[in-house]
Amino acid sequence: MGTHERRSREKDELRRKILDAATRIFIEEGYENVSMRKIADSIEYAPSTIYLHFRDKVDLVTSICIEAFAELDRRLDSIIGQGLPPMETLRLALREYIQFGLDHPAYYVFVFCTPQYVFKDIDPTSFSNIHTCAMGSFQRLRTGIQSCMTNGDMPAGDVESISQSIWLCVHGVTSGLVVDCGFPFIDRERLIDESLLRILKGAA
Amino acid sequence: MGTHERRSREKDELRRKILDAATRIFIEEGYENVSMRKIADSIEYAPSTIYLHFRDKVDLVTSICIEAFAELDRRLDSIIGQGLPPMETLRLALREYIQFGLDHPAYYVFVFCTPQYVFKDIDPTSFSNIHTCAMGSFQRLRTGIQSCMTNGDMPAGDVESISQSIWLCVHGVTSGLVVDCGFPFIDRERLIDESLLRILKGAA
Amino acid sequence: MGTHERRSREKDELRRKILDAATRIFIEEGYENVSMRKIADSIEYAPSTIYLHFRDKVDLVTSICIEAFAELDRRLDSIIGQGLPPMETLRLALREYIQFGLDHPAYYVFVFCTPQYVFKDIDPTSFSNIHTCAMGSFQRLRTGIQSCMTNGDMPAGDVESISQSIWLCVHGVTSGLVVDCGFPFIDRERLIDESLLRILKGAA
Amino acid sequence: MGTHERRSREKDELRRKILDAATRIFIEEGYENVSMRKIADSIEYAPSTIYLHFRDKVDLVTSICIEAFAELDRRLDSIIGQGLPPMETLRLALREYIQFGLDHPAYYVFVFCTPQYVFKDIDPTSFSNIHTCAMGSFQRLRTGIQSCMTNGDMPAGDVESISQSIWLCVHGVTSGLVVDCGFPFIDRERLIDESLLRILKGAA
DNA sequence: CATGAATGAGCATTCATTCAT
DNA sequence: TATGAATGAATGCTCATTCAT
Repeated sequence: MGTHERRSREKDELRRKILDAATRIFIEEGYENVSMRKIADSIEYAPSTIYLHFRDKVDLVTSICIEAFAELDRRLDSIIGQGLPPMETLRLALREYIQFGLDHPAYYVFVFCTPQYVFKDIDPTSFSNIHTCAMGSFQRLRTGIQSCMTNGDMPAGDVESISQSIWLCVHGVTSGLVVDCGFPFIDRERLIDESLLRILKGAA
Repeated sequence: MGTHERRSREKDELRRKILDAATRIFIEEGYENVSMRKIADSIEYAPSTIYLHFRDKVDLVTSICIEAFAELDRRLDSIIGQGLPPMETLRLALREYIQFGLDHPAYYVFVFCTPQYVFKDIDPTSFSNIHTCAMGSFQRLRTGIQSCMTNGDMPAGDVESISQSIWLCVHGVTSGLVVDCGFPFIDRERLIDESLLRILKGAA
Repeated sequence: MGTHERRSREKDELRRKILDAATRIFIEEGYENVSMRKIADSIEYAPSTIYLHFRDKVDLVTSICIEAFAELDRRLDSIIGQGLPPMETLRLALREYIQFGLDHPAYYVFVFCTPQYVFKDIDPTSFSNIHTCAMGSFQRLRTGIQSCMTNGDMPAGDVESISQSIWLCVHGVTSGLVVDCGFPFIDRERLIDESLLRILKGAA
Repeated sequence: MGTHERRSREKDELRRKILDAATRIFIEEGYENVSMRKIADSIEYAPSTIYLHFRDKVDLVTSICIEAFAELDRRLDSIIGQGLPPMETLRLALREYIQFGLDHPAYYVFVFCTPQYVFKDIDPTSFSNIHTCAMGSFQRLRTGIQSCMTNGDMPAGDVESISQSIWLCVHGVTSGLVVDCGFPFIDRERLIDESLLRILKGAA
């Protein structure tokens, strides 16, 4: 029946609306300022309505993050799929990673810059989903580095150690710029590019 | 005069007490779990008393951070003062920076990993103080790199760009480990050392 | 016609299903923890469906209680029907009454230990039904006592007064044990038996 | 200082006011309908103010009950202190116990007729205070019965068993009348007196 | 007949802050 | 200087119920 379909579509639309509203608040005011009431108010629904679509606040935020990671992976895969030389692919992918953080500061901060104690009263299984996603993204980095080694662009070595080093450095660039703690950075585009070159040089 | 002095001293002592208590909670439970009442209870004063010494919660936390930076600078200066070769000094100083973050995760996260919007309703002058301190620490990095160049350990180049790159990377190592977002890092000591070597190699 | 009958039967069956599910929750978790959603979830229907079969929560609970009383009456009648001597019948019936309470604490508490104000916004006719049932059970007690008098086991007297006294005492034993307010009772079996003997002795 | 005293007095008065308001709601609407907001509204204070005087809802309700029991004990002691013959003292005390229940139905129901699961998420130590009080009252019953035995008014026997039996019966009279489940009791005064006589006869 | 969507009122509790004293 | 009393706004969440379909 058309009725059934329309209902289902409307339900999806409201879920989307909630997600978007939450994301906006999340981005503008940070995790600790996302409240069910604020979300509800901003979409002009009753707070309890949100609970028809998300088990609880964590479920909601988790869903946002999972979506964010899916996008990150999509972006990375799109670059990986271009069949460029390994080193070039790696560089572009890392650049894209940084860009993703700059495009979605709230997601990035939430997932990578939020200390554990903020989530102290949260059921840990809720996070395993997020971590699973994060590991998927990291796996792409590992693979890329392995390719560079295989291709002779990097000396053979401990893939895990190098991957983690590189991720930490790239994460530093991303989070440093995202958080923007008031530091007078030089031109960001240039800073990113030069930092990336140095990071890759350090690994080679 | 004696009366006046004693009063002033007592006032300072209470301020100190508040700072210490707040710092302890801050470190143990993180910024979002520092409550004025908790602080007051722990020093057995009334919550309102705190307001006689600090304008508000942020002023209090800001003061803590400024002290934290002072310690960071003390640690760095202690290494710089040893008169070791420039590269060795640089490496040790960066290692000390990371250690400082690991030793004081709450400070580190608060100062370097907390996005601006958390402080949205905060008087901006409070922050300029923190930034002034942060710039002091960063200046030490700049100087160290300049020394390496002068000494021929690093090719001449844009000191500012290299300094910022290095800081971002070292910050990545520090914040990545401090925040501990559930990632299965390899042995941390090793990861830190190898990362540092790669970072320095990338800059050379 | 067959259609009509089947529908009617199906309707009854769902009503039955709701009642059973509600009863289970009622018994396991008590009146205040029975929620329409819990019931609906447990039978895999929508909450709103329940309202097609019961006016509201109280109507539902009332129906449960009426069924409970029917069981109590069945139990009592089974004993009465054994044709034992009047006093023995009376004693066994009172024992059975207590057992009923212990077996169905939620029913018992709900019907006999719940003060009126809990039901403040409830249509009074719902209760008259329960009371009608309760009076049916009580009538069996009256009859039993009358039999004892007729048989010379008890001195003639005001049947109503004695019946009410006995019920109050037996109710005390039942509710005291059912509610279990933390009191360190002696062995319950013994306490019940000895209490019953004393109650009957007091009436004789 | 007068200031200090006045403040202290005012604090006590507000505590009293909260207690009274809560008690009124408690009596009129039952435990499950006592809410911090309702109490606050009824005395025209902010809900949070209540927390300056009571740790939480349980602490508040517990305080009410403890006060109630203190009154029960006062009443019992006043009778015991009259130096009447043991049996007469016992009868009057039991009569007073019943009267206490009738005078304070909410307390009585809360303490003696509320099943455990209502308090399922409550720290059990909070209740130990109430139980301690309740045991104090019960001890008076034990002592009274012992006196009757010593005085030859009752045959020697298991004091504990008899005490518990008597309490259960008297509790039945009290709770039966207090809860008032719609039963058409005969004249209550008479019912109480005759029941008491039968209870005592049954124990003798 | 049954449902899915939505609501509005309600809950206990915590917090930073103010202010008269 | 320090305090105690009080507040108002906020938090996540649950519930019985309604109603258009």
